[in-house]
Amino acid sequence: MTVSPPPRPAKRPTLADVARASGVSVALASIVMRGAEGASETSRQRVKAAAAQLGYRPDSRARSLRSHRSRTIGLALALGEPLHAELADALYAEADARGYQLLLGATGAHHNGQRAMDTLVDAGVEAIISISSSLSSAQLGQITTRVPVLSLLRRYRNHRSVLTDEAAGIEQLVTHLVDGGHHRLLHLDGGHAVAADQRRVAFERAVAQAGDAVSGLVLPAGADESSAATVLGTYLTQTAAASRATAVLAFNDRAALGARQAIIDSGLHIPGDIALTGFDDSEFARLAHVDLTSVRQDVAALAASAIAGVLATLDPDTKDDTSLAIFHAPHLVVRGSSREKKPPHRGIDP
Amino acid sequence: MTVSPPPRPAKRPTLADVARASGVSVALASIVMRGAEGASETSRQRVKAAAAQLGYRPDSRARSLRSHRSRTIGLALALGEPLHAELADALYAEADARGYQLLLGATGAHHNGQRAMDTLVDAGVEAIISISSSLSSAQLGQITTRVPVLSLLRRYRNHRSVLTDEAAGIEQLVTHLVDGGHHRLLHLDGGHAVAADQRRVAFERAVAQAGDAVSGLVLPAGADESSAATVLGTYLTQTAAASRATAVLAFNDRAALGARQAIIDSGLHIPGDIALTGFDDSEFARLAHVDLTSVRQDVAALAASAIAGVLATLDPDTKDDTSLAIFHAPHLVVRGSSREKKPPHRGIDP
DNA sequence: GCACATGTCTAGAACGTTCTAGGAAAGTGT
DNA sequence: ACACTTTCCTAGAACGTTCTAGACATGTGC
Repeated sequence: MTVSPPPRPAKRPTLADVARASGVSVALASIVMRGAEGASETSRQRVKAAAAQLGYRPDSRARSLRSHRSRTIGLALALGEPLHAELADALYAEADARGYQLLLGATGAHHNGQRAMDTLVDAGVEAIISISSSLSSAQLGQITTRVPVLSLLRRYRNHRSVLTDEAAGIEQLVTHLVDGGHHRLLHLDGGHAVAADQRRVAFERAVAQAGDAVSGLVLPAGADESSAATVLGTYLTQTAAASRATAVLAFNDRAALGARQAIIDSGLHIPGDIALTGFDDSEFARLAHVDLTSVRQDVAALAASAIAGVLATLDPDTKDDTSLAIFHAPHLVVRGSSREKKPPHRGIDP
Repeated sequence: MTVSPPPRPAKRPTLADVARASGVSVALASIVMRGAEGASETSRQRVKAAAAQLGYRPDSRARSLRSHRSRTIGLALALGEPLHAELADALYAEADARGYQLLLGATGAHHNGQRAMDTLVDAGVEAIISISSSLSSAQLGQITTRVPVLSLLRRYRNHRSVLTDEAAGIEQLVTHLVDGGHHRLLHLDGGHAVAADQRRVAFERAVAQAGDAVSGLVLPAGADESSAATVLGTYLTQTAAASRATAVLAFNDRAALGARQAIIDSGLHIPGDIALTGFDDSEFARLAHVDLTSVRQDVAALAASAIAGVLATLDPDTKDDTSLAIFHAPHLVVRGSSREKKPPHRGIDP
């Protein structure tokens, strides 16, 4: 069997080609292609037909060079974070609906956030949405002189931010657990992770508000499986069963997975001996075998707000929405890992 | 405390500004900025100083519009895939070392691969690397008429591909398990995932080559946690202990995680009752509590080959490397989930 | 019939860069 | 002094698009 070599990239058709093919001026072809008004229906059809026939695609470099409008938004995120992936998906949908394209830049071990942003700016994005940015406020300010930036999931005092109301999520968890008869709660802290401080503080406040009968303990851990497993494992072996916490609130789902392992390894049962909750409602929290109670961030709403917020700064027409921070309430997703002991059979996810 | 409003993006300095500030022509400033020859050392210094002072950054849209060189490579990948994240990281490092930038496009539920590619092409990338592309050969051919495309992890007959030798990995796994005394092997198939067919076929061949004493069973599952958990769970409850497989080869690490859950929930122990292996050696495979034997794809080598391959098609200077497919050998990483039963204590990772 | 608005179209400048072609100045060999 | 090369520099076109300004019909009110 013969294998044909990869074809050589051919010259891409230009607006001039389309204009020539349809017998109109370049300017008119331009009007038609960007759907502006000022062209008759008949020429509109002819130009579009010619464009389709030639396989014409407008060159966004030239377009944005001239018009300062690329209809492209940059998205800076961390690869490998499930929540970021979910958000990106929702952002794509939202941007799409408004006729915008998304261009991604990743932050990671071999490429810091600054570089990612620069690449996006160079590529001509009109604005940038940065998820859980790792940049300092000063760095972000630097970039803002080039292009508007909106921070998603992380709050910056001087920049537009779209956020989840972490405290509300924690409160819902605590209420749910206390209602379920738990009086000794344990929070595995997220360490240096972005929302860790807020969740810890919210936990402490929620416990205080739950009354004297309820006590709360915070153990410093981290945002991933291993530290949570280690910390909780140590706690469980060193604490007498009588004074042990009956419910564990892990910083997020990944930490909860580690905690789950530690609990099982200690010979304890979930939720019979200890209830367990996570945060983020990742894909694996929903697995039948993990069945983890978690807090679902409102991904669709966050994405919609982010896109809307960015477009508002771009479009001077829109009412001047000066809101710097927009919070979205998350909602509790109760699953088997925290159900009350009374009903013996497993429930069904809503 | 007063909060300053986000600063308005200012006009970005242009090459003309730099030229004016340093008292030379735009053309000369251009020569200096791109490091071309034909400028004296003194003017080189003056221009560079002025550029630095103004905070000038070349506009890559204009640059690539004129020169057809953006020094940018597009990368199409699936978000949320740990291996893709690892590869992206390595690709960033590699591209960086050669003075290229990376621009990402994601494929996902709300945005197909075609759109992602189009966005990248519109943005002016010189070439595209597509990881585990979901595109048909015809679609890829279509894009290749615009810009060279290299497929990473998935093979296309008519296009440059950089691949892992899947069969070699599976063979290593089977050999390792058979050496460990396992005679009944079970492979959880990856369903429609990209490399699923190759891994299944390689499994069947390796089992056949292992002799009559060794038998292999293939169960259709999928590339993620849930299907693997369900399929294996059903198998374990329906199969008598005596005839049960003693080792499970999951399609990849994610599937292995699901399989692991099913095994534990069935009251069985790893590796005592059943050995378990994954594929990809993701971050979580290395976690102390998961401790999963896996096959590590040579991420660094794959990334280096991909970048080199792409640049070779771009640069006519390079020797005409007509190799359409480059394979890299993966290597086995043995961990606790498949260790022989004899030594009771846990080993240490190499 | 005039003035004016409206609808459709086009020429040519502009965006910020690179490239081509060539000019000016200085050195080199005879 | 001449022809020639080399080094450094610059004007102006070009890339593919959008934008501005205006041309040319055609209609509309009076």
